[in-house]
Amino acid sequence: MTRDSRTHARRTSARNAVDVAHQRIFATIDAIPRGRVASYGQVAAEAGLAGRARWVGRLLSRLPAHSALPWHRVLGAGGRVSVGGSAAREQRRRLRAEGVGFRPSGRVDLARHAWRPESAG
DNA sequence: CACCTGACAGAAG
DNA sequence: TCTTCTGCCAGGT
Repeated sequence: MTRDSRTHARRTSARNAVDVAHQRIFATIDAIPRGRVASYGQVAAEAGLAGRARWVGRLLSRLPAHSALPWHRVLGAGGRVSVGGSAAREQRRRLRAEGVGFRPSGRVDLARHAWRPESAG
């Protein structure tokens, strides 16, 4: 094995590890039921990536325009819509369409809509 | 390596 | 309750 091929192998396995992490994040978001919401941090933790909330946000920010992923069910801490512009309107529209209520503050009512995977269940 | 940026989160004021 | 500051992590330049 040449030095270059080892370097390539190392980079490739690192990339695969990242891909696996991404898949876990996507799978977690896919698992959020209709009418429920989760925070970036919660998604990261569920995916086994505690402390990497920003990574989740980064991933969603790069999502293709017509992705089937229910990205709108992911919110900032405390139920805050964490995007701006048209994306924010689209997120609120989609959430309302599935029965998610907003408080006067503009935040989602987490007491009613927070996703609680496996909890009490 | 230094420095910046961001779909975050929590603490402070 | 809202704004600002800090800590954080991954990527980009």
